[in-house]
Amino acid sequence: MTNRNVVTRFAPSPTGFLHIGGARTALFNWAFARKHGGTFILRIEDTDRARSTPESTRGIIEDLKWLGLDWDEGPDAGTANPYTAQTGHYGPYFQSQRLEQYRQQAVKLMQDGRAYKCFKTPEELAVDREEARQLRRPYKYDRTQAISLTPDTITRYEREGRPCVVRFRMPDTDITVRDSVLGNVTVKAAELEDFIIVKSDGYPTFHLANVVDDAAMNVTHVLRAQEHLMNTPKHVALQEALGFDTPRYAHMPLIFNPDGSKMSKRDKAKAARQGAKAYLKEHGNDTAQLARKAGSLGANEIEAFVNKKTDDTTIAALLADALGVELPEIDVHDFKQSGYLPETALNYIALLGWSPGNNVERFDLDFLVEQFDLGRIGKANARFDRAKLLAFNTESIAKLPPEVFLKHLAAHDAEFHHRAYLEKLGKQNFTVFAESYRPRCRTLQEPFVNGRFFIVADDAFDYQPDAVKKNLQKDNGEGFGVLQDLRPLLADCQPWSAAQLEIVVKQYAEDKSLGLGKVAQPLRVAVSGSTVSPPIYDTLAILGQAATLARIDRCMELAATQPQQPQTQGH
RNA sequence: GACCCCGUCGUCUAGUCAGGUCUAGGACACCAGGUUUUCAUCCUGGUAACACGGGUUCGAAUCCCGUCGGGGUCACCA
Repeated sequence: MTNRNVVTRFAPSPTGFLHIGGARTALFNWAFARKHGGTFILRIEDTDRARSTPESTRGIIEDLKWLGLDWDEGPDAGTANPYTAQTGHYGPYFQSQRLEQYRQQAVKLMQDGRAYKCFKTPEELAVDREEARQLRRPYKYDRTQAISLTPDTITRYEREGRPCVVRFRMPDTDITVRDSVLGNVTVKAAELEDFIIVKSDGYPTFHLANVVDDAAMNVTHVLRAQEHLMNTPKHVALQEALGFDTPRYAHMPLIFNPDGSKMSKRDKAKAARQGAKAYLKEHGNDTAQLARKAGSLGANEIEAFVNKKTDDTTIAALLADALGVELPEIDVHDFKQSGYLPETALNYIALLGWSPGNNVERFDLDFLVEQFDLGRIGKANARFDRAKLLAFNTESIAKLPPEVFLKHLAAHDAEFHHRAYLEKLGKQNFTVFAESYRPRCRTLQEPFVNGRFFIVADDAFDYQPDAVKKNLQKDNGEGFGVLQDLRPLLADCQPWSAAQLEIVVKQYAEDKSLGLGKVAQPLRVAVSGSTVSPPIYDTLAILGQAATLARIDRCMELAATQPQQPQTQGH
């Protein structure tokens, strides 16, 4: 491609975590810029004073970094204070720091007769809308009153302190958006209304700030979600009035839940609420009991949450944690926590609305950059399929070199488990732990969930009744017998290594003419409480000799305290 | 409701722009076998789609029209 001046941007509003849809928008803008050797900008659109937070800004930066997306201009990625440390010639990159620019452009538009002040309050507007609704007529803002205000009246209103907004005067012409994905989209003049460009608090709206910044930062291509399509005619009109070039737009299809609903933070609240309700129903609506279970939550907080008074994600997370409910992943951070590899997650979401063709679907970022093309972005909305993401992740993890997997796993342990596994197991055994799970885990989280028994005290895990019944008590306690036989052999095992354990256990199985399953399963249940663990030799090796013997002893007590039911044998 | 966008297996998609090579390909899921000490893998096979109706054409998944269906927008949010 010959265009060496490509400039794209990702312009999130810092009102929450980075959403998975936002991640795709960032990815495509990044890929397009990289493909053309252009510039990728991160711009923070914090013009919503009530909802924007510095924490959110930091979170978004962290998430983008984790995904491996870098930007050429914007807040610095590694800084403690992104508000002051920024890079690029066209900054600052926080809209809250660019208010003077928007003010100047708004003044210019008013001087040119392309914008005007409007003193209608939100309440008055709501009344107008309601009236139109009652009459079953489409509502459209009527500029007549506002533009007939005399300068004297306006001055008087302002002296009285009456709040006002600035509205852009839409031209009386149809507007066609040239879109690289959708083609030409024309909206009739009658469908367009004068929209607000400066709020009564003096802050610009998204429309003004977005258009002014895109021009100021020389943005050439705007890749954004299709939900913005109806905003674009407004932006095109604004650009015309301001004398700006219109960037090339490309509106991408939306991403939905498997059931077709919108992927939103509320899904998490919904799932947690469902879990909480089920628990309360089972426990006589005892909110206090649930509060105790959930630790740092108050009963009134839980009540408010269950009664849909709030969708607070922190409450949702705490409840889910206490109840063992899995929350759907919505934000980038959720996918990180669930143990997906960043490049794999990116690979998967790239496929939601884009495809390289040729039956290729597994690729890395280099390939994406090389192949990325606006013409291959689809038009139809996509549903997010976690099963497929999981399949991708499984494949990716299986291909990871041991040392890379170890690094990933250690990072996950550090971020989500307070290094509990590394500290309890020790560096040596943590490596064995990682290697034993590497070929059999689908996410980075699974080893920590399935392998929790490795780090708890020898008497602090439960024996699953079904597992005990099937592998220990069955056939007159055959499993217990195996444990009894093995106990001294293991006590003598030297050295305590997976290799040596394999020799000992296999020899025993052979001597007794037992299938390996008949030996491994009782052991597995004895040391882990369940029927699932890494290969039994690795499991015992990681656990260590002392813990293994202690757990076998504890398990044998089970045989004594829970005598098997009398069984009628065949003979 | 108005306006706008979209419509290929259950899901993501290839093929559509330049109609024939498509009795529609791949992946995930699912089903059936097989391998495996558990789990997770892995291997083999299978089920499964051009929303519907007209039109244009020798020929339509591909072009046109309509219907139906889905989605987006209609804020002093972005």
